Amino acid sequence: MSDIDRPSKTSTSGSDGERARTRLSMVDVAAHAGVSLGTVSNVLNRPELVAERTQRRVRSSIAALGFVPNAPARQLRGGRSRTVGVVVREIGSPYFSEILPGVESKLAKEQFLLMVCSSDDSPDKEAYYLKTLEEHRVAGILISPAGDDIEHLIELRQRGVGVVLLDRLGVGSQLCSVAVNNVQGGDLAGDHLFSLGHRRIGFLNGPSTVRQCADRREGLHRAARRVGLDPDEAISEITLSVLNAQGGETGLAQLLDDERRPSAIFCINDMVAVGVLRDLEKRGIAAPGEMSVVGYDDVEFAALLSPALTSIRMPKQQLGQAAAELLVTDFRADDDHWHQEIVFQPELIVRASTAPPPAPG
Amino acid sequence: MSDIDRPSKTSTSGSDGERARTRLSMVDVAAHAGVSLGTVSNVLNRPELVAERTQRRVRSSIAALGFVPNAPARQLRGGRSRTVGVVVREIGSPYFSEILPGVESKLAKEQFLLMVCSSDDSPDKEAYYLKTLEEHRVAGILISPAGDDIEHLIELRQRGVGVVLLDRLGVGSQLCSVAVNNVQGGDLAGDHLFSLGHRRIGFLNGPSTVRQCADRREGLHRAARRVGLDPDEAISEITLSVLNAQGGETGLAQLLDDERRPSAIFCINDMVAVGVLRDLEKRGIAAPGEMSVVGYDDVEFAALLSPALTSIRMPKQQLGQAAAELLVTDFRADDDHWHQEIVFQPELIVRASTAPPPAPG
DNA sequence: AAGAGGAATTGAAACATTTCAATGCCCGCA
DNA sequence: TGCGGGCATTGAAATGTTTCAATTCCTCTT
Repeated sequence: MSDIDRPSKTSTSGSDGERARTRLSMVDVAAHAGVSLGTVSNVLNRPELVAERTQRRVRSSIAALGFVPNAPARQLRGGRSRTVGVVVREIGSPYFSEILPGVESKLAKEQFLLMVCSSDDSPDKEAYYLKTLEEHRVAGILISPAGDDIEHLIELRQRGVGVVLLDRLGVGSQLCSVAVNNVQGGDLAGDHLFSLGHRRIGFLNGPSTVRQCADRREGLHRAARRVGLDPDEAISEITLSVLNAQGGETGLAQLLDDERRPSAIFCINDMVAVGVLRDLEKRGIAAPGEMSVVGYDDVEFAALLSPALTSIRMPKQQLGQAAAELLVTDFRADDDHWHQEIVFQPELIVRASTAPPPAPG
Repeated sequence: MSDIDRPSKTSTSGSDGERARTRLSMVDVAAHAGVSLGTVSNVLNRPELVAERTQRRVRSSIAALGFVPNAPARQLRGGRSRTVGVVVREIGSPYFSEILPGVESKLAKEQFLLMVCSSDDSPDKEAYYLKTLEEHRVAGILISPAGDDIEHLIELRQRGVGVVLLDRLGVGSQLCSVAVNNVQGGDLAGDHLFSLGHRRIGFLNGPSTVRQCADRREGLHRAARRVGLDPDEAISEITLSVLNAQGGETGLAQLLDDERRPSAIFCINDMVAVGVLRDLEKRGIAAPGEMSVVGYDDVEFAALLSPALTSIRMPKQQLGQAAAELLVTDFRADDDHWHQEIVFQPELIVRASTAPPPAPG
């Protein structure tokens, strides 16, 4: 037994300020097992090259010493990395929290670790995270971009980082992407409301620098024009800076102050709709009697609101999974790789929060 | 059905299989700028040691070449790491998605990258993730443990990894922890229902190997005993394997089949309660008229369910933030560091889903 | 004119791995 | 007895940083 007395301070009974100074390395394992460094590495990475007997010896040394491999060193020499970055726009939103499980389950199977970043819709924070992820040499990045410009993502990919866009089409098929047709989503919502007879619609939108927001507006306008309305007349749009319940309440206040109050509101996501519903109730305005409300995303609890929320459903689980799969193929791809654009179609889910407008009077 | 415009496989015109083979290193930058390797490092890490003029030269070389530092190499040599692991029990649950923002915002400020892992309540998966995180030499780990045994976490900390328990007390103050008093939470729920006059309560609990579940049960039993009831008589507990809406529906079915149907149901979390409410409505059972329902966590939409859900509120934002702060001090701690246990008290939020039981008859 | 003091820069070691050419060893076969 | 051929193992180079002692080059003092 060639035991090694490392310079590791053994902990004193009481206080525990002690930390192992220098971790064990494969050299220590090799010494303990009486083999060379290379053999230890082989046991770990290409066991088929090592004799049974030797393997057992090495493995038991690893266990005895409590050796833990050093992933950064491994990555430095080996080049490859088992981490991927996921950059979402708002980590706390139910939308992303319904997408993440699909991503996680797929990538966990492939033995990848997820670095989750929240850009909070700030291009600066996004840029910072992208830089940091690149420094960490992640194998790939799954991103729902904050700004409209994705040039920097294309460059990123050219530098060897796998990139898959979430919720956004890769222009000119330069990048893989998984998205839901947002124009169609806006159209569905608008079509539903106009068919019910509404002629003036409030639209609580996010900043139109965010592509999803711009697309949904386009769909909404398209629906308006189809029934012969002038979008600029029929739709009063309010740009929210925060896309949550709080934002919904703020937006509603503005719409109600409008000289020509709308009879229906289309909200950019379900959380905003939650704020609107909550505030309508507080103000004693009946929904959908006096005011119809449509949400977006159809998050899990939309069906359980009071009134149950009409919303645009996104196939979130599939979205996450498809994105993760694409990412894996993206950086597996050595040579023959086509950029894929997977587009899911959204679906209108009609519930109790929408009805025809009150009789004109 | 949401259709998928499947593999719209647009091929790339020019082969872009090209990837940078070998990344640039600081050596290249040094050569380009006509200085030594050490100087480049100094520019990056201790600029105060480098003359203005030289700094400018080096920085412009970095920009010109598009050099991106290699974090793994940096970590290998420097020892320190700017990553922390967050191991939650279910990444998709609204509970965690309301806690994560607090964690993220605090740690982003400290320039840490988050590796988010979902144990899915499986001790095996948890163990796998912990091993991987340790290999990656994360500075610390924030964890809501899946199993009851936390011995392995104490060992982890002794090996130099910062550990903070989320939602769980660190036994004998061996570990820092941030938690909510779950016994108290169970007590509050039980007390509320018994005070309303209920005498038989269904309890849709998670596996009692999960500490939170065991604690809440204890609180519930305590409340029962306080009003002179035998817990085993008054409470029919059902153990759910999945703690979401689906689980709630399954559990409800079992409770209704019971020969002695309860008049109220206490759910281990709000998602389970959502399932119960949804299914009660489907079955035409009035809530709270025929069946009262209490949730747990008071997630953001609980107030907007129909009926609005009575629930136990956890200070989630603070929980996340406090945990992140503790984690930072934990691995900053060189010597003088006391293990802290921060315990928040839950709060009963009474809404429309609870009422006295129907008149006996 | 010589030397001290200080700022800026350099060179080399160290970090923990992987990889691969080279070596050693044993066995069977001629 | 000698030799070719596998299999198992080894040794050393390479990966991209940080750190720190050593060196160079100034300027200021005496």
